Amino acid sequence: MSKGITPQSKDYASWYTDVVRQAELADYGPVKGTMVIRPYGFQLWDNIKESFDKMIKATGHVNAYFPLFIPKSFLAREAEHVEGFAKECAVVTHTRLKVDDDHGLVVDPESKLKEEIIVRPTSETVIWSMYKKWIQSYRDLPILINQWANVVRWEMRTRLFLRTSEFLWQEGHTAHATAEEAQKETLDILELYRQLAEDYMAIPVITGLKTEFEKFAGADKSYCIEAMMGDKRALQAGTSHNLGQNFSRAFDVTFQNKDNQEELVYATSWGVSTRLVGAVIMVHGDDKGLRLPPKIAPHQVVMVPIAQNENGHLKVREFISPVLDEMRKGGIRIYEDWSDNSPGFKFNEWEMKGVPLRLEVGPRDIESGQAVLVRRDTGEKIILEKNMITAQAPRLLEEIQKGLFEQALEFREKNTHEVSSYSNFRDTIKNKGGFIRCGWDGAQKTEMKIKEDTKATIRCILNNEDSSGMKCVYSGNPAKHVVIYGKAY
RNA sequence: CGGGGUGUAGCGCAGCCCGGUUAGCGCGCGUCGUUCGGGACGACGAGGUCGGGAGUUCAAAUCUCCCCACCCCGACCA
Repeated sequence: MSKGITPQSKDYASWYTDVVRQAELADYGPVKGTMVIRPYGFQLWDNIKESFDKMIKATGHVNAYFPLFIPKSFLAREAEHVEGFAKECAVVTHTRLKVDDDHGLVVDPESKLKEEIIVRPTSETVIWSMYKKWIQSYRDLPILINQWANVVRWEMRTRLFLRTSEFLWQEGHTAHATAEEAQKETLDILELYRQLAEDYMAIPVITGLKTEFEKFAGADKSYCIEAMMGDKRALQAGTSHNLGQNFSRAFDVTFQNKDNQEELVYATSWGVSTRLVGAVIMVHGDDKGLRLPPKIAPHQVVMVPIAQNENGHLKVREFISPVLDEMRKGGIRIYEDWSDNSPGFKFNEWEMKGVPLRLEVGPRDIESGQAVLVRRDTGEKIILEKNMITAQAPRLLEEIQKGLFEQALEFREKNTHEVSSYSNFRDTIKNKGGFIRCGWDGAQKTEMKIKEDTKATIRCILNNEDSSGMKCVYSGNPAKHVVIYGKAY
């Protein structure tokens, strides 16, 4: 058991907070609900970000930046959209402060804005106001823009990385000439999200469609990737929306097609946020702390010298430096911990921080021309001849990457249940938790009733799953869709 | 916004009932020395508007009142 980390089995929420803080991923900001992402946490986010940035650039997308401030009136243009976000917008009403003799620093009432400005909760509205200027002809399409930005959603109850008032994300906003093309874009991005989650973050995800109730405000259709956390709850890890013509209609964005006819533009938007960091923590973490997938880990290998004195340090350095240099040339990210802490302290520290591989080098190793590698995922100790390390380390990192994915997948499968009746459904949600895969009649009434009864929601409608012959778990009517139910974050 | 609680060193707390030395303890931090293969030890040391304001009193961390902040539990969300 790690010092200062509440065991998962005792209190999962405390475990999560302990890990985030002790591993120095993040800290609370001075304003309630805000978060400081510390360097170690930011490197993790940066690696995720870089991975995805390469993926979208390879598929023809480009980055741009739109302003943080949005005229209040923009939000109101799209009815569903305003409904979805109005309750959580930060509003700028004044532009300056002044020093008051009695009350100190106060808002200067003279500086009140004629039109209030909102801080973006998402950027559809500003972006489409600009697209109106940029799009005239089908020759201007498609526009495939992404931005990396911060957004603000004033949340009541917040949790580090999972739900904070301000968070970092990417938001892609594309404009297309046809509905088919927009739909293809929506699904292509969903596939990129699946790859990001599974191939880089080692998080198995279920892809599917959101119900009308759960979808993004302003979208025709929302697709998502959903993952199961270590406490068997569901986390929406990314969403890709087909916005249809909702925003082009709201902002009057039309183009002339090849037949010289005016048409409304088709839109998509899609995003993943720093919430992904929360997912990595909760999918892979254990009672010792983080377990990071090598592909996104800030340090893939940590070298811990074991030495009595200055001279001992020198010997370790002399012995292992050529090996480390070779490994670095091979593209491995290595951290050398020469700090004054004891080796035992360092072992625990770096395990808490989730470094996939530890390389121990001490006098006994130097004498016998070898070193010890320890896997974070399994705890296995591997003694290798010095000249084997460079070749073996990348192979071990790959194994760890694969192993973490497989463990998470196995966990999800073990906790995904089939049920025979609604009472069985309720019992399963209450006592076992996890996901339930079952039929749904497609009625919102059913969805709401189940939510009221059990707090479980439809995480997604499975694409391409045949529901013929299946019955709705609640109503007994023929099922329209196969869905995944679960309690969500 | 409704119910419950907490503010004392960087962090976690004791002291408060029953006012009275120089406000303590653990962790952490600094210097020095010994250590170092699973969270080392010793010596010395730094660090406080006791959340803020007013009141009672010879005397307030302690009693009274007001204010402020934060945390936990119930209706939204990536």
